[in-house]
Amino acid sequence: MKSPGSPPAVPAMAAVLDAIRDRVTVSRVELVGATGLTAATITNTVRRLMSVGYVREVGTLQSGAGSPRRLIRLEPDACYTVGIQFDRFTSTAVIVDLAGDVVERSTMPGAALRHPDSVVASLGHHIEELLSSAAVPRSKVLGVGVTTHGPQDRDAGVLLTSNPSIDWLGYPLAASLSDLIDLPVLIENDATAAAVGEEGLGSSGSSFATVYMSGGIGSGVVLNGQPYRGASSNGVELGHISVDAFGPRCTCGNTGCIENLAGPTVIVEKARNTGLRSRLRLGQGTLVDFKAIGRAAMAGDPDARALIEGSAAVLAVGVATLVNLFDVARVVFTGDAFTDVGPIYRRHAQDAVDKGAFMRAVHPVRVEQSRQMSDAAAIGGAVLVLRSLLGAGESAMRTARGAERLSLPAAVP
Amino acid sequence: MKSPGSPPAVPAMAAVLDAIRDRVTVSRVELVGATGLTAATITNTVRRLMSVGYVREVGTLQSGAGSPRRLIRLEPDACYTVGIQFDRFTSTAVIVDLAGDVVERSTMPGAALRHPDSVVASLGHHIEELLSSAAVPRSKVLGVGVTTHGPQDRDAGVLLTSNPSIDWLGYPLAASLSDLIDLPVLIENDATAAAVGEEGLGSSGSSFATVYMSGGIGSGVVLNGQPYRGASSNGVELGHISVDAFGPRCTCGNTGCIENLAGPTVIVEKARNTGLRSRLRLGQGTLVDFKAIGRAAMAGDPDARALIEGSAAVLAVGVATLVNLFDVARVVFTGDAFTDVGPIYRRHAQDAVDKGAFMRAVHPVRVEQSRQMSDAAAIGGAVLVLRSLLGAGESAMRTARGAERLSLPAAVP
DNA sequence: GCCAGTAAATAAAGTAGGTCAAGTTATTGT
DNA sequence: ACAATAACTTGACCTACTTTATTTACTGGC
Repeated sequence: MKSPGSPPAVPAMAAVLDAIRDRVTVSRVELVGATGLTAATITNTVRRLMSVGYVREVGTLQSGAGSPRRLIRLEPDACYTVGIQFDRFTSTAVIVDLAGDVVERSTMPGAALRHPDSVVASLGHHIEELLSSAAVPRSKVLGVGVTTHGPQDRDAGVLLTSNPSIDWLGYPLAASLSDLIDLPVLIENDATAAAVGEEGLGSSGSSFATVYMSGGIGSGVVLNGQPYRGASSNGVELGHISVDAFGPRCTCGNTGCIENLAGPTVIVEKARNTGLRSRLRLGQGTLVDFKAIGRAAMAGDPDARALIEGSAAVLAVGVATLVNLFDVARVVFTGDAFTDVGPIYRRHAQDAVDKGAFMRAVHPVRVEQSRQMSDAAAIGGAVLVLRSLLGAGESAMRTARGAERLSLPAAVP
Repeated sequence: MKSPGSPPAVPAMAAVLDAIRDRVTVSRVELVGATGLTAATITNTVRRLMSVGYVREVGTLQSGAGSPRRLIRLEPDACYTVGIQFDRFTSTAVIVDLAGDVVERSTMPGAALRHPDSVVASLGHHIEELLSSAAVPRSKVLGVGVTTHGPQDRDAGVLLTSNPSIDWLGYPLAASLSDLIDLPVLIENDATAAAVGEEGLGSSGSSFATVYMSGGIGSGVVLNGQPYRGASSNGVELGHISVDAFGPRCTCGNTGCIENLAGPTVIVEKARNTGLRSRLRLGQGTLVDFKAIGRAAMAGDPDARALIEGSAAVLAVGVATLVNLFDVARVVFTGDAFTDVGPIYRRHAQDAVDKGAFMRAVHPVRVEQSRQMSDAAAIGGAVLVLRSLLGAGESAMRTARGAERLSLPAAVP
């Protein structure tokens, strides 16, 4: 099962890089404490990182006797990664630097029902434009993380779904895009990526779940900084669990699915059968309509409010289930659909876990809103590229020439 | 975070031992193929295992030219581990040998509402009797795995629940028992242990979920042979997820909990309000009564059948949720309560996943019954002791003198 | 009966990613 | 000036493997 050489479990490099990022400027001693590694390992790892220009010494810190601590800082523009999220309705791309900051972002229309080849062409074009507008040299781009709905075969870089059209089933998404733009490409479930993006490049090692709502409802679980992957390495299908055993049948075959009771599509459809239709000029597409309803709800429209509150109540039941099954202590709401109505959903979910989370006696469970509602998935895609290349648990990047792994120079005496 | 020396990730030893067990007699070359390790590593690992008497060569196999393969076999009675499962209603203890076979088992009454000290005294006594009746020398016993309901703090060996009585909250279960019997002790959630026990010592590396029903309803998820542990290292609380957002309120605070709709306690209570009460002479304790109802259902009693089918239908919804969230391809029903009625529950659950498992298009999802309904949790406890000592991901054993780790001799030239 | 051919097992050396312990270097207090 | 102190570095070593080369043990052709 193992590749030649010795398999790196969680190499020091990723841990050290994360620790530096979290603390902006740090001394080596602090890194010893933060990573749990020994001083010797820190010395060597920092030397490697300096030799490739990822970090740099920026001065010293005097504090009493002894040799002063030499402060280390990231070189944010040493390298970049690109993240793209797309679904039927919308598409977002970001460029993230080594510091984990978004240096450029843009959105464009979703895939709609176009052929995958056409979508890939758009994505490629989009990436090129983004890179040139940010003036990021191509040589500094490590790779692209593409995130979209599942199921998918991450290792093969292929989608396993016939949504939105049958052409996507088995379509070699990663390989096609990699061929086009000549950069390594990795694919990931959007909800899982949103979870990773929520955490960002910093503060890794935490455990939490995300609820992701954009076109549909998905979720992701992160444990000690690693995304949870099931047996077939797919995500956590929150949208299609049943919260009402006697509810309506869903296209997935289940009854009383969360997505079928509370998803944007259903809420918009319900709204179109009420006075909201004319009041809000609905009919401009699911996500646009949903946001309009959301803003109306926040503004006090009682019909809109009732729809959103109803949806939030259903989703809250799912959140309690998620918390009970995965035993997480934190849940984050993210995804474009929560942009306006996040607070309503958050409140319902917090109530639900306060009352119904089995482990609440052992540890409190917090429900939060994301600070980057509409970009989390794209950011996650970008973050996963760097993680993958640093070998922190991940792997599977497709390049024009097959799998690849970033190699940094070994310790140079 | 790491202990001194180099931390063994998943040492070859556990993998080799598993591979030998699976195949009964194997040659080193076959082990190379089975484990993915190289021939050199197999040579060294097998030598270490032979030097401690865990395996032995038992002949050769000729097949054409070349040096004949030397066949290797486990020495099943090289060492033993003890596993105990207890809850309010029942208690089971097993001795498992290195081959993973149960060499002795016995049951005794559950903890009822006795004080933890008294329960520990009983368990200790029970273990001593079991060891002497099986004529297993104490020196060959590696440790004891105690499994019971959660939540618990595995590392500390302490229960974090005030069920069934407040005395259990914070009670140092592992330390008390270890002091009493002078053997290392580890604790584990019963449902998680049942999952591990289901897999047994052999065929490790698989991924599946178990539904465990004894006094209550729990579940466990195993991924690549490792039990899933959430943020607070507790199990998967299937019993307290909601399958009916508008259902009755549970003591846990949630509404429409599976356990509160379909658990043995509730089913027995319902039955006591029907003609079944006198017909089956109910009132002998929850688990005894539940089994009586189950046998009546299997024998065709319509009232009993209706109760069990209703329970199975509710649990089936939970199974679909479990499958969708954890993305497993196999679910196993285990636990004493399924002894008679397993087939009914299995059928309902299989129907539910056939219709509602999101990933069924990507891979089929099988629902099975355990082959060791009432012993899986105890066996799991015993298996976890060996796994823990071999360092295959687990740790946390409490001994009279603190944490401990089995050390086998290094390679001897 | 000897020797080539072949397969299995092992020895020896190398590698990756770390640890440990004993330096070296830079600064402060006296 | 010089000890004390703290930060960092060096070099030897360790574990758990790998790769490569060698030894061992058997078969079959002549």
